[in-house]
Amino acid sequence: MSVQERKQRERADRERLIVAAARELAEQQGWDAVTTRRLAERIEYSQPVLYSHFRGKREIIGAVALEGATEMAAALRAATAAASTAAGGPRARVTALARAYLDFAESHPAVYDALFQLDGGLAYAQEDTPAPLKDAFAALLECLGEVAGEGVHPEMFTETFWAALHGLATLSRAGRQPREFMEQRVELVVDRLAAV
Amino acid sequence: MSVQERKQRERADRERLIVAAARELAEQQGWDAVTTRRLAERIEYSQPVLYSHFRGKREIIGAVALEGATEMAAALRAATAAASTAAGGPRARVTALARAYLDFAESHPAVYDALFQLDGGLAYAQEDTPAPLKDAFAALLECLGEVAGEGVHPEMFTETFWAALHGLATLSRAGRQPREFMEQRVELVVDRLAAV
DNA sequence: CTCGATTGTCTAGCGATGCTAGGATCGAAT
DNA sequence: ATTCGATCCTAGCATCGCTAGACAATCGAG
Repeated sequence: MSVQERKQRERADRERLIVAAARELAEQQGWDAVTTRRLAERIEYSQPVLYSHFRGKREIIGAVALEGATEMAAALRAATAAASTAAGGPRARVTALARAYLDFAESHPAVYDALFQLDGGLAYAQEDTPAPLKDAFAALLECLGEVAGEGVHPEMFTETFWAALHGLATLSRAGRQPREFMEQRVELVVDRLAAV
Repeated sequence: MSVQERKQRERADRERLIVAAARELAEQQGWDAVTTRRLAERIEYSQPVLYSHFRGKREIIGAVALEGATEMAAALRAATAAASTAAGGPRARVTALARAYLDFAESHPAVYDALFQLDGGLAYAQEDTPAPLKDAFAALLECLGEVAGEGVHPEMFTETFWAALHGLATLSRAGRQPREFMEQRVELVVDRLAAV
């Protein structure tokens, strides 16, 4: 049985290699540059190998998205935790969360696109939503739930706050809003939306 | 000179035809279905004709975006005006604006994509930004400027409010947020963000 | 009215895309 | 040693955005 196990392990390794290569290529040159041919070349296999792991390019995007969701959740939790121990109130935590979210979007644009801009074939906001996505939302909810305000549904509040952050992230990154007032916009969102 | 004028008129007509066909095709089957071949077939000309009017597909998207910006500005102004005459205060006007914005995004997804999701090669938030885009932002500003609150820069406030709407529009349309609480999210954004 | 020149349009084709069929090759099991 | 199944690659398909070059229609000068 050891032979089969080795093969499975090698297969899993190669799958991770594909996802890592796709992500790296996307971060370097954008998702448009992630073609199946280039990707195959980077992993030093032929094109059809990709299709023995994934249905197609869309599923590769989805895999990068799932990986990214886990990292984003960790980044958000780390930021809020740091703001908590730094003797900040809920207000400081929410600010830290917002900044961490926007920083992540800014510094990992390809991952952010895979998550929220492109179609990775993933289910969002449903029962069959993959765990990493649910967890990323949970990370938002953990911090934002406590500032939803009286009688305001925490999930709904989190969705709204998230939408505001998403709008800021995408519009500024696409050059549709000037970057210079970004910090003020973030503060405005936190000040007004959060009930503190 | 009449002959040249006629030719110019026909050329302008055909350009409008291209833009209209692109928009129609995009609304019907999404922008992915808008290929230069299909577009050429719809206008009953060959492919290269498109390139005598536009540099490429990107510019066609840009043209649809500009057309859409004018319509969006009109829709937003109509909504706020209606809310004004209906004896509503600033609060009612802002709510009407938000609903009109989201309605537009929902009912003209292809135009909304051309404006804010795809690359139409247009300059945003700059001096050389095309007038229709500036005007659409102005339509937002006219309504939102009066609820920015004390000491808050109206433009910056408008950008922030717009980002929130954009986030709601895109996330719900991509199925990343459930549609059922949409109305509550809009009210939350209006209630909290606007200083009334 | 005739005849180059210009303008306008089309056919055909280029390189690249995502994806797949079919053959070759390699290793495990008999 | 030989079969047989899994694994992988070469080659190719249809389609994409875009363009070169041929062809026809139109215009202005003689």
